[in-house]
This record gives sequence, C-alpha cells and structure tokens, in this order.
Amino acid sequence: MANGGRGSTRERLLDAALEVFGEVGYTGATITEIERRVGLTPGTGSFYRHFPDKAALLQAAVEREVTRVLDDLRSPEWSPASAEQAEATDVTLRKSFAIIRRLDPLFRLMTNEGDRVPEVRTAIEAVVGDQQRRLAWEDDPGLVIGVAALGGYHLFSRFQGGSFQQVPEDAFLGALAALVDTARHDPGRLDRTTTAPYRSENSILTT
Amino acid sequence: MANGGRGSTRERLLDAALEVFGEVGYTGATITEIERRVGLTPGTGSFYRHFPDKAALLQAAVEREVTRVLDDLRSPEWSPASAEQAEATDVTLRKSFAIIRRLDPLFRLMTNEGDRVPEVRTAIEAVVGDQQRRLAWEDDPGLVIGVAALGGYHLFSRFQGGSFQQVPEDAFLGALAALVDTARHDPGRLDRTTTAPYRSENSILTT
DNA sequence: GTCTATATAAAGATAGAC
DNA sequence: GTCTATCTTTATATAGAC
Repeated sequence: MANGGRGSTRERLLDAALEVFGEVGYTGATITEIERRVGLTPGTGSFYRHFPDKAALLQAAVEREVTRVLDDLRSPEWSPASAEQAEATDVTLRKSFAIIRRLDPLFRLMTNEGDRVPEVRTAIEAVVGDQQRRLAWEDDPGLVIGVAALGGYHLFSRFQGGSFQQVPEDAFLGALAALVDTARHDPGRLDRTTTAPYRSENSILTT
Repeated sequence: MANGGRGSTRERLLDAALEVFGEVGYTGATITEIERRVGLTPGTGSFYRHFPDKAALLQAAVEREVTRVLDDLRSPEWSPASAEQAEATDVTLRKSFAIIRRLDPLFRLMTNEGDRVPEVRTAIEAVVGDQQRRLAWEDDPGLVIGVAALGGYHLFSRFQGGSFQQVPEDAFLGALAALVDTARHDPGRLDRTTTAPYRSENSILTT
C-alpha cells in the first residue's frame, strides 16, 4: 500500500499517483490500480470522492511534489554554500547528486509525460531553474561537466539495474571530484586541444 | 506520415511504433494513432492485417531496432579503435556521444516501459552489454566518467528542450575531452582526495 | 468515506465486402 | 491490402445505499 497506509486517503492517493505515473505514465496508469495501492477496493470508483478526475490527481501530485522539493532544497543539507562559505568540490558534488536523486520522481514523470502534460514540464522548470542559475558554464565549466557526469551515472545506473558499470557510488564521486577540482583550479586546462592518441597502460586489450 | 510514406506498410508500422511508443509509452499509444501516422484510415483496424496484436508490434519494433543498432555499431564510424590503432580522446568521446544518440529511441522505450515489458530491457542489455565490456572502471576511469558526462548532457538537454545549460555541444565535448585526457595521462590524479574549498575566480557571486 | 451497481467512452480486435 | 461495420474489453466516471 502506498505510504504504508499512513496519512489521509487523499495524501496516500497523491503518493500512489507519483509512483504509478512515474512507473507507467499517465495514460498507462489506471484509477483501479491507484485505488488498489492505497487500500481502496479496486474498481469501485472510491477515488472520485477525493478528486474530480484523473487529470486533477496528476496536477495535485505534481504540485505537491514540486512544493516539497523546493522546500527540501532550502535546507542546509542540500543548498549550495554561499559565496562567503566556499566548500570543497566533493561536498558540492555530493549535494548535487542528492538533488538529482531527489528529483528522480519528477524526472520520470517528465520522461513519461514530457510534452503531453505541459504542467509537468512547467513544474520541473520551476525547480530546476533555480539550480540552473547557480551553474553557469562561463563561471565554472568543470562543475557543469561534473553535474552532467552525475546525471549520466544516475541515468545509466537506472538502466543497468545496479550501479553504472559496477562502479560504486563513492568511487565514482571521489574520482569525479578530483577531476573537477583539476578543472576548477586550472581553468586553462579545459581549453587545451587534445592531440595525442591515447593508449591505456593497463587495459587488457593492450598487448 | 512515419517514414515519409516510403517502405512497405509493415515497415512503416514499425517506424511509427518506435516513434509513438517512445513518445507516449506502450499503453499510451493507440492503434488508431499508429494507423493514422502510416497513412491508414484511423480506427479501421487495418493494422491487424500486418500484426496479430499490439504486443507483437512492440516486440517486432524492438527487435528490428536492436538489430539495426548492432549493425550500425559495427561500422567504422561508430566502433572504437582496436588496441593497435589508438585514437585521441576527443574522437573516442565523439563516437560515444553518437552511440548514445543512436540509442535514444531505445532509451525512451526503456524509460517508458522499463520493467513492464521485459523484452525491452533484455534487448537494450544486448546492445549496451557489448559496449560495456570495452569500458571498465579499472582500466580507464577517466573514460567512464566521460561517458557518464555525455549521458548526463544528453539527458538534461532533452529535459531543457535545448542544450544543457546552453552549452554548445562542441564546447562541452572539447572541454570534456581535455579533462578526460588529464585523467588518462595522469591516473594518480583521480586518487587524490579533494581538500581545499573552492572559490570561483570569475563567478558573479564572488565579491 | 467506502462500496454496489451501472452508465459512457475509448481502445483492442474480428468478420466480411471490395 | 484496405475499408465498413461491429463485437468485446477495459477504463473513466456517476448515482445511490450503507
């Protein structure tokens, strides 16, 4: 049962909605299945005592989630350090990764509903927009690359049903932080054009 | 019309299927809409002269796409250089990025259908599995990070409906190649633990 | 606030004419 | 190989009893 049976039926319906819509998309989700997950008798239409229709459920679920995310992002645990309190790169990356994970339910909704449900895109832009402004390519290209790498690690891990290329999270974050740090403390390095062919020193492919 | 009206109706149905399933998911897609896209009169059930049912269409579409992708990956344009023909990092990354883009339709299917349609996951694993073996963390952590960054850039670009953080593809690829190159030619760098807090030299936030 | 019963609409699917 | 007509199933949604 969504939310372990806790909270009002309305709240549990919102929990289930975020879950099911993310899993099978809006059209793929049935009212019957949502009723089942919250402990209502499936197919009875009890759902309609709480929401006028399916569309209203989607809208309410997205709105509540966006509110919650924005709220979370204000807590010190997630928010980036101010200009006065500079923080180490690995700390910044860990926060970014936590945010990516926190946004995952909305990401799924976005991927599943994308353009069909404009509210979803608008809502996500509201959340991501705030983060974006702190992450400008001109200011800190290394960090932009780092966040992209975290996004890819997250995405591919989902696809592979484990961690991307079996790389443990800590190992990935550690190595990435070291690399991003290089870029941050020596910005000129990113301008250098790559020329020399690369031959791995320890690849099993190398003779 | 899917495929611009070229090819047999069956082939055009497969084209439309990949398209529509990727856009709205399996349950979200209607036979009627697929008929419309290939130029059959919508709602007439003409589709059923070509496939026994909707599930068969999904399976056939995935199978054909997987075959095509595996075929493409064998061409020199996409395949990684052999151990004897070392290639520059930016070339490797460009190929990887092309592959990620080539896989995008299957990625969408995967995200939309995920666990509900096991064939999709299996098929994608067949394709990705081959690439995976060439990309081991122990051999070349810098490249693994690089590929993750490309995946994140691709994903976030899709979300933002443009390019990630307005960063042009060439700029991103260039900077990423330089960074990955650093890691490749100085592997010890990735082991270094980050300690010094970072303060941007050119951020508008810095006083 | 939940269940029974039922109405309505949409989608999957089939038979048969052309 | 496509269209007309139709059947079946499934899902959204409502009215009313408890």
